[in-house]
Amino acid sequence: MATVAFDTHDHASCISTALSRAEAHCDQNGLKLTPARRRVLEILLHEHRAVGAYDILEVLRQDGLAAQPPVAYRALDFLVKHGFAHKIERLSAFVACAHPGEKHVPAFLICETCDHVAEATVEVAPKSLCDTAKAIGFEINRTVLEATGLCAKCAPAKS
Amino acid sequence: MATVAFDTHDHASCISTALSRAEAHCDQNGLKLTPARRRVLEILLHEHRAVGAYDILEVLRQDGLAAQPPVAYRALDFLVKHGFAHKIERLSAFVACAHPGEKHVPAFLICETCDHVAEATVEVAPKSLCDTAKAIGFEINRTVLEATGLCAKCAPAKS
DNA sequence: TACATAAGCGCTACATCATAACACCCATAC
DNA sequence: GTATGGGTGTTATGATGTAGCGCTTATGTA
Ligand SMILES: [Zn+2]
Ligand SMILES: [Zn+2]
Ligand SMILES: [Zn+2]
Ligand SMILES: [Zn+2]
Repeated sequence: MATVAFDTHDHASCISTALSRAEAHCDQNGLKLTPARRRVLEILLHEHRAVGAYDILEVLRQDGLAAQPPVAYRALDFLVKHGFAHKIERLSAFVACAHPGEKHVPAFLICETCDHVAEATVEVAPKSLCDTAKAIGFEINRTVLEATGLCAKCAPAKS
Repeated sequence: MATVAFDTHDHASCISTALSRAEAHCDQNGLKLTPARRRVLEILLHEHRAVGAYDILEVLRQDGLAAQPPVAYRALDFLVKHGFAHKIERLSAFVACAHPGEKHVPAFLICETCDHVAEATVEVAPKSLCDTAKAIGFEINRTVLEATGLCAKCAPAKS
């Protein structure tokens, strides 16, 4: 279950399961999965891919919902803050978390051609990084790993 | 914009050494370290922290040099492409490479308060990431690790 | 009930980051 | 010479992200 993005799978149930789990987690922790937040999560889940904030706005607009930038950014902030999504810094885009609820160092395999994103699990930050941090008195809060390259679909097309 | 250079090293020679090495590397590889590129590298070396493209432009402007955005971005593209600098995606900013010429996975410890950046060495991408990549046929080109937190100077102020 | 407080939302306006595209210069190569 | 290609200077524009205001709604308190 390390990754889902490049596999074939039952995507409809993959989405509904993730939504249910998010709802449950919010209920249990006094968080509000408002319609806007829920819809943005749904959009992210629909693609297993990095989606830009303005792409999300485009979808919301088609739904007839409010679609000014802060709408998307506020929902995304909520989702990222509570672990339902991650920001892919290299793409200035967002992706639904593949391991919500589990403590993990997010690690992404980002296809340079099609922007598909696979999320791998890395249990802890590499030792050499932690050693350096300790040596200089740096206190790590959050670690992200981003690898770029070519996915199985796109690699052949490049050769 | 205080200069937060390390107190613990000879920063002037740290800069000039890095510049000399960059010059030598360019000579040996048929690359042109033009005045603009050299000056931008110098600016990055001067701070041991992430510097935004528009901050660099501001310095160039004070030097009386051309200072439209493409000037900075083109120089930065060159420096990043040839390993003299890295882009810190989380900050949309740039930092001189601390290990030029050595093959390495760049790994950064980024202070959330003062933007100070320490570059650690990670020899290879974590095994679990490589395993996932192999399992799904993903071909990794480039891996970057960004850890955010508080540096030794800023951690006490937060507690 | 009445009221205070806080969170969320809709919106305008703006700030920040990055690139497209074109004209010009100049070195090297045929 | 003159074609080619890299680097530069410039204008204009695109893409990404935020501050802040007024409004509504949920929730706690008396
Ligand atoms: Zn799915
Ligand atoms: Zn791909
Ligand atoms: Zn130094
Ligand atoms: Zn700091």
